[in-house]
Amino acid sequence: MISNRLLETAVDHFGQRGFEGASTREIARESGTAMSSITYHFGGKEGLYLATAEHIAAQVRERAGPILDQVDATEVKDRATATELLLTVLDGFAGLMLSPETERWSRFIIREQQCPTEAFERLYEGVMRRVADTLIRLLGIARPDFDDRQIRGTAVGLFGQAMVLRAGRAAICRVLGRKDLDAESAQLLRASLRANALAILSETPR
Amino acid sequence: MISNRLLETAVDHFGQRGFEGASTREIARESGTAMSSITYHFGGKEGLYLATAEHIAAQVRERAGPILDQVDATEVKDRATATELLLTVLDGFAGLMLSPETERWSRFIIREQQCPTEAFERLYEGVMRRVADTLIRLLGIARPDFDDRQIRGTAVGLFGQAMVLRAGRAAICRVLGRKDLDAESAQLLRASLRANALAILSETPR
DNA sequence: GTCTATACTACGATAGAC
DNA sequence: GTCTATCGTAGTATAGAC
Repeated sequence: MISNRLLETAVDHFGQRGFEGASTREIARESGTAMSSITYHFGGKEGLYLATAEHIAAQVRERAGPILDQVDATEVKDRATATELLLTVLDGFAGLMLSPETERWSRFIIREQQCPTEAFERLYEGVMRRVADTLIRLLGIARPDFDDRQIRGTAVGLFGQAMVLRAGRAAICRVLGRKDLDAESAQLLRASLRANALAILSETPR
Repeated sequence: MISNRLLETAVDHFGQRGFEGASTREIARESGTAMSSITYHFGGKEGLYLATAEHIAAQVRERAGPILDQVDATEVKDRATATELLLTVLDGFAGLMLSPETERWSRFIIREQQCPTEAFERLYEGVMRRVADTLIRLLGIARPDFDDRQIRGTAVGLFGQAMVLRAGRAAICRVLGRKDLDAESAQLLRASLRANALAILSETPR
């Protein structure tokens, strides 16, 4: 399917060079087709861009869905269960941030976070909202002493610790003294995230 | 000074549209000069890009310097002092991430983290390395039970909680149900970050 | 130092053959 | 559906006037 090849190539080009920097000619050439195919399939450059956002959302959904389904299927009544599930979700998210295939997606997503367009809407509604809702629901049970605002503020911090694994990747490599994140570094970062999250979640209400 | 106006305009254009997406013509026009001024002052588009990175590093250094100087001037011997200083540095960093003026810089920096070029080198050596070193030094005192790797892994998490305030801004606004981060939201996020960090730092060694 | 003028390349959109 | 050809616009670099 040529339209799928175009989308895959577009993920890389838009992610690395941005909307204005990417060239439809180049995307088409690298996909082994003519530029006018983009017009035919997506109506133009902007249509391809929006379709790329939805393509990414669908792939992230596919990867994150099972674990979220598992959480939704579990009846969570006590702090311990909520904490354990929350750690699982966070670790799954960290694993996603550390897996090589998400590098291409995250470049696109992080770009959209800085200068949101209609594409961010598709990303958020397509997958991010569900992740956020799950985090917030579990956090409300794990920290019954928090009001809704505190829950959301804390969720941002937990989320940030996983997101930085992609958003701050270049700096992390420097700090760890590695050229890339090898398996040992990945394990260290996941363990640290788990320990940090556990400390945050199990803090005794004052 | 026309070269300074060019740099200021370049921060916005490169940050919002990326290296390839930005136009030297437009940058020059918005700076009130001719495009060939860029050639004269910076040798071309790429020279302007690298100079922009150094310009940003210098401005961040100016903002973060005083607080780092204060830490370096303090003799830190016990966990309590290290913890308090660490919380101060983190809150200062969060304040920076929340202040409007850093929006322009952070777009550029986050872009460089995704696809690092020579410009990232200038950013890291220009300001990031010193922040990281300070965080790691304090963390080593606040958590004497950690080895060097654990310190660095934990520092990434602490850093991430502040960085997400910029890198994940669009998503945070959704989660908090705001169009922008108002003063009340900013205060909430800083308080949550402080509470999270405190939980992480004061965890009893097992 | 800053400008105008120009050379050359690449862009996105579109029309029309097949 | 996919291609080629072409149009108008905009990109960077550079030479040379002032």
